Formats: sequence, structure tokens, C-alpha cells
Amino acid sequence: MSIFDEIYAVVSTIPKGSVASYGQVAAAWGKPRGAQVVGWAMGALPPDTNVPWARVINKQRRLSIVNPRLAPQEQAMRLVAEGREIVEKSDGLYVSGEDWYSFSE
DNA sequence: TCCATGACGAACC
DNA sequence: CGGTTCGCCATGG
Repeated sequence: MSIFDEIYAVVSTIPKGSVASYGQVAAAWGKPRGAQVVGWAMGALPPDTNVPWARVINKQRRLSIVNPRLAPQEQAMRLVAEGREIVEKSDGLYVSGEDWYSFSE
């Protein structure tokens, strides 16, 4: 049991169509300041994972994908497929809306 | 063991 | 308002 599995378990609870920030996932994981670790864990995910990693975005609602094993716009495609709208700005892709998934429910 | 590095975040210039 | 610095936790050299 590694921390990856713990984080993936948390991410897996995010419902289809919802989005959560790294900070939220970290908090739900038990490490309020471990947002960076969550990002690191996401980057370690294999291309064929079942974990809904695409629903995790940063607090600015920007898609900060840096995983070379995935297509550049893989996350955007997944989110659009779930009904989310993606807006392209000068510095990257953003998820429209202001809603965040609440883990405390 | 110390140092550097991150799909981050919040506090500071 | 934007770029920089520091804190965060875990890993790897």
C-alpha cells in the first residue's frame, strides 16, 4: 500500500462531471499541505488507469498536465466527454464554471 | 543524511 | 496585478 493508492482512492470518489483541486484532494487524503504530492502522484499514473485523474485540476481551474505519457489534450477531451466546458486562454486550458466537488459530503 | 525536484498553494514582494 | 519565495510531503541521487 503506497501513498499512490491512497491518493488514487480519494480521486476515485470524485463523481463524473465534478472537478476538485489538488489541494482538496490532499485535504481529503489527510495532508492539507500535500497538494504537490498529489500532483506528483497524478504524474505517476499509467495511461490505462481507471482513476478519474482528469477531474483533478489546480485551484485556478487550469489543466496543468505535464505527463508525457498522455496526449497533450487528453484531460480536456475527458472533461468535455463528461459535459464540462473547456476554455482556452493565452496561458492554457481552463475549466469553465466555479463549482468544486465537496469531499466532506 | 543533505539537497533538489514536483500535474500545488498561499504569502510576499 | 504579476512574478518570486517559501512551505508542503514524499522520492531519488
